[in-house]
Formats: sequence, C-alpha cells, structure tokens
Amino acid sequence: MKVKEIATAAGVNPDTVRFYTREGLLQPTRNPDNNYQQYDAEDLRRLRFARKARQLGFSLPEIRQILARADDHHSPCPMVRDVFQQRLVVVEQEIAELQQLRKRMISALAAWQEMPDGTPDGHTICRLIEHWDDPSAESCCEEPKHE
Amino acid sequence: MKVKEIATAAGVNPDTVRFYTREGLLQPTRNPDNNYQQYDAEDLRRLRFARKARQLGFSLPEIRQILARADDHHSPCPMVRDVFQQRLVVVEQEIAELQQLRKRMISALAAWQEMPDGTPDGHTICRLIEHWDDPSAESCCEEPKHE
DNA sequence: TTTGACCTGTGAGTTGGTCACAGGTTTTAG
DNA sequence: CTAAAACCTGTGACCAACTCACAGGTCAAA
Repeated sequence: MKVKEIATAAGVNPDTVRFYTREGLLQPTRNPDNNYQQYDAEDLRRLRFARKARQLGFSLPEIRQILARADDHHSPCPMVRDVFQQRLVVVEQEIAELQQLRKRMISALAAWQEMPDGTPDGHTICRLIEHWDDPSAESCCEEPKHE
Repeated sequence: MKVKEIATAAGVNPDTVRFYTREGLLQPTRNPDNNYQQYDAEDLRRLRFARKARQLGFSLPEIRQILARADDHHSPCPMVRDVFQQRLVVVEQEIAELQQLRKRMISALAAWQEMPDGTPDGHTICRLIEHWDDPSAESCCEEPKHE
C-alpha cells in the first residue's frame, strides 16, 4: 500500500500517515524502484490501533510505548489499563474546571445585564471584564504551588 | 516600572510581559539611557485586564481588538458581550464532548474487567483498545462535514 | 505526450506562553 | 573600588498533534 491507500483505508489524512511514520509508529519498507513507502496489513493494523488509542486520549509517546511492548511480545494491556485510568482522572478534572468556568461565565453574563457599557475613560477599559471577580485570584492568601 | 516590577505587580511571569509587549498588547516607552522598557500605570491596567480576559476565555487577538477599540475611545463592551457569549457556547460544547468521552471511557473500563490481557499475536496488539467500539466511526452512514 | 494525481523530504504554522542563551547594565556586598 | 549577583535586551527553540505549503520526482490515463 502507498501512503494515500493506507490513509484512505484508515480514514485519516495522508499527512498524518507521513507524520506517524516520521514519529516511528509505522515502519514501512521502501520500493527500491521509486523510493516510495510501502505499507502492509500490519501497518494498517497499527495505524487503526493508534487512531483508536488517540480517541481514547492516549498520547503519541504512550502509543509508541504500547506498540513497542507489543513488538517485544509482551502484553501491553496492563499498561493500557493503567494509563487509561489516569487519563480518566484527567478528563474528569478538565470537566470540573470547564464547568466551573461555565458557571462563572453565566453569572458574569447575568451581572452584565445590569451594567452600563461606558466609554473607556483612561481608568477602565471595559467594566464588564475589570469588575468580574476572579475566583482564582490570590487576594486573601497565597496558595503554595505544588510542583 | 521595569519588566520584573510590572510582572510582579500583575502576578505573571516576566517573560509573559515581554511576550505581550512583542504581541503589541503593551506599548511601553524606552529609557534612552539603557534601552530598558518603561511601563506605567496604564500598562499595568492593560496587563491586568488582559489576564482577566484570558481567564474568561478570550484569545490574545480578541484582547488586542478590545484594547484597540478602547484606545479609539469606543466602548468595547458590546463586542465583549458578543465574543463572550460565543465563548460560552464553545465551552459548553467542550464540556459535552468531554462528558461523552468520559462515558465511553467508563464503559470501556467496565468492559475490560471481563477481557483477558492476551499476548500480542501479530493479529491484535491490545484487544482492550482494538475491541473498543468507536462511536464516531462512520460505519453506517457518513455525516456531512459542516465546514 | 501532456496533463493531473500522486509520491518524496523539509520546513513552517497553529496557541500561549516558557525557557535558554549571549551579551549589556545596574545594584549590592565585601 | 571591584566583583558577583540580579536584572535587562533580543532572538530563537520548545511544547502537541497534526496540517499545509513547497519544490521536485514518478506514474497513470487521455
């Protein structure tokens, strides 16, 4: 299979195939006649696998690791379960943060209903934003950075 | 004020101040003696404003636009309201997508409880991922891309 | 044979910063 | 007074995961 063929078969952009090849996720052979990349059924499996894993939230380095383990005839599944559970935690954190943001946005919008527009006077730019009170501002106490 | 001073006053990294200056959000003057950037109270207001706006989800180009409008003595507020409502829609979409992903992850984890690990056999890499059924796959009907 | 569709590698762009580097300046301590 | 520390300057690379553009080579159909 040539680049466009495997890309079509997996439903991805040919550039993604080239990118994954550069990244070492796929190891096609070369056609010595024209120097074209030659992909086989195994590569297609790997590509489809990689795409599914991406949709599940795995990063490319993680996928590369999983594939490497599989190449060594080890089961990558325990690792997959592990990384996957960590990903779930991250996803849930992201959801919580976005929901908080959404709450703040909605209450800001409500508060803005009652605020006049006002022309910038050199002291304020836009009251709407400047008078939005920021829940993450450390106005009362600095929280230690945990890094 | 010098870079570090305004950065400290606004609670940001000095490199962020330099970055915003490069991006044209801040327009400090120069000290001709040593070529240092000189920020004033107005710059500090703009910087604080920009940070608040970032937390509300505005992009740097949007912030630049708002500041430019304010510099022209127009009220940026109607635009702010407009962009803000659009942002709210995007945030809500992101939440919905993440919640869908979370659902899929949880049901995948449940399904994986009953699946054996299996050593890669050349046909499958990791059953856990390969046998995860992808809700966004166009197996039955292609949906038109709305772009 | 000449289009047009495909292939190649390389490099840039996306977002919002952060960090590194090399060299100049200012402040502080000994 | 001098030397080191802390700051300043601009430029450029880096992060993720692609996507797109470019210039030049290859191959199929009309």
